[in-house]
Amino acid sequence: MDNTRLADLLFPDVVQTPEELEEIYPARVLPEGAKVTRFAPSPTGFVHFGGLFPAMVGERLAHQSGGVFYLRIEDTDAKREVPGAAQALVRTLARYGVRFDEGVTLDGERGDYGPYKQSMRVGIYRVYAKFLVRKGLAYPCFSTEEEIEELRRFDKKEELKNTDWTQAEARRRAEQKEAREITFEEAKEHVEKGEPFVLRIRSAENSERKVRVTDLVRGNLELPENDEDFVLLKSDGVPTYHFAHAVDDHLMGTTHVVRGEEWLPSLSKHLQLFAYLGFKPPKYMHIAQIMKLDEKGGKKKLSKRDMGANLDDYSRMGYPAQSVCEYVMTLLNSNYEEWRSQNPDKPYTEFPFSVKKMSVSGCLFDFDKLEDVSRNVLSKMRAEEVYSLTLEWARENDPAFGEILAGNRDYACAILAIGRGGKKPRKDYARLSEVKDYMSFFYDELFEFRDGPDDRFSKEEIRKCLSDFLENYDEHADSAAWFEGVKRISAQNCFCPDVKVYKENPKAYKGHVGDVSSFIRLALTGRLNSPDLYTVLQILGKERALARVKRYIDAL
RNA sequence: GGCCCGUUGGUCAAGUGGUUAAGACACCGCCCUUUCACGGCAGUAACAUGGGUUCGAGUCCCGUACGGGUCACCA
Repeated sequence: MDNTRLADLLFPDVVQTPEELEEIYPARVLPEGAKVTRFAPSPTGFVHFGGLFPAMVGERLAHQSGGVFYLRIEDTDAKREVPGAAQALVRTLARYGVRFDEGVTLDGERGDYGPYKQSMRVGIYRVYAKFLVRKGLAYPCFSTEEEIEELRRFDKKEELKNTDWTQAEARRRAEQKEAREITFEEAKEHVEKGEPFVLRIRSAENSERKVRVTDLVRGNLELPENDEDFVLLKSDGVPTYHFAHAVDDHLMGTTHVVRGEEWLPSLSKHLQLFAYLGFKPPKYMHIAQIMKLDEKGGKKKLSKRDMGANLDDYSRMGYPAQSVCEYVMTLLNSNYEEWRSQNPDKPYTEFPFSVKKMSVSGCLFDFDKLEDVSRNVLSKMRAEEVYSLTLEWARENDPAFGEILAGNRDYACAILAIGRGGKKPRKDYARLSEVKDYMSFFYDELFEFRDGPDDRFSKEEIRKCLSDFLENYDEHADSAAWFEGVKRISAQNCFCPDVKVYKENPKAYKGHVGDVSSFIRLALTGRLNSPDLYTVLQILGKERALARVKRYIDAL
């Protein structure tokens, strides 16, 4: 049989058979309904924000069903690989709580279906490559230089004219037709000369026929059958995405393939491959991509160089990983927010994630929404949590502030505890990078006068009020008594102790108790706005507080 | 250009033939309040478009427009 001879010619070193591989990688034994999913990035740089979507979906689907979620590194393109990217990727994902059961980890690999790096699996792909050649479903293509040169035109990203498209298509078909008629003798000649080749699939050659698939998020699809003899093995012997996907996901027992919708157009290729290889195809879900607004107001795919594309940017900007995950969940499942409002304190992993609730169309990234979500997430944390997150952030991005925080943990936690814990917690910041600004006035080394006094009041009036405040200061007074004291001082100085009364007849007073409070506030915090003054006073402590007021009086 | 996918307020969206077309973010106003931050109440604002089918269409069908994706020895 010619095909067998061709297979041996092309892959003389391959002795294993697909059957033997099936034995090495038997079907997984899992409970009914358990899903096996994977995250399969290529190590070409940072983790893309959009990459978090399929990662979280895969993780949820697997772990919610008692299945397996694994990490596979798709490093089949040596040219694009960035050293260390895989490690960084694992680290970043870990920070976002994406937990893998199997696959590549920081120290080696875990799991029985490895290797989980595609570059380590070349031997496996070649077994199936040989199988396909023997079946007459794949053939070698000893391509010429000019062919590659012509393909390069697509790389230039020029707007291709209609005629270009048709020409390119016609040429492709002609070349394909010629290439697939290669005889054993011709192949042998090339091989003996040591020429490299790519292995191409022998496609169905009939795009009139339709294949039906059900995509779990997009429903029933009807795609033209693949008629393109796409490359299975590149000339360096490494598989393309398509081939590796079919082989790996079959061997690794993936039940659900979760990936971005940019893969939808090549789905028919994959279906064809699974059929040729005799594999049962997995279930697919192609999820919508995240978009951004371009200058003209149109939607655009969030691309690599965009602000917010790199997941690590969010850490740098000070968004806690938890906030980002929370935001992603709201985009992933439309009923998530409702669930959240009913279950304010549960981890998102308890949310019954549903594929049916996934959106089909790509959504616009909304920083306002992220801010709001993050504000809520942060407001629900305990002070100690916020402290350690802020400290972690500061050590990376603002070491001086980190020093200050680390200098007195209890003090910092007391500050962060202000207005925290009740049903209606304060929401002063959405990002860890805002915390410094929020709490800076508590530290002498960060203190600054940000606001000036209202010019309705004379320095003399302010000084008088503050002097009275100093004289009457009672460190043992409780909150109510303390404010009574402020009211008294107000009355003594012609400031109405009751705002309502003041408003009825403003002319009768210099101002009201709120104005007097603002004098104290300014002296204490350097600003016109702050959390509850009594609490601030408690945390600052008598000594520091009084010193500030004195200094302020002197400065006036 | 071919193929594929999509289109409900500014954004995310609920909605599966009969609704006053939810809700969240943003915006605006008011209330609460010694400032701020919360919280409460109200408001502005949407079914891309044209044809069908039907007693009745945001929901079903067809066309059009618009948006997105894809067409590599990249994933």
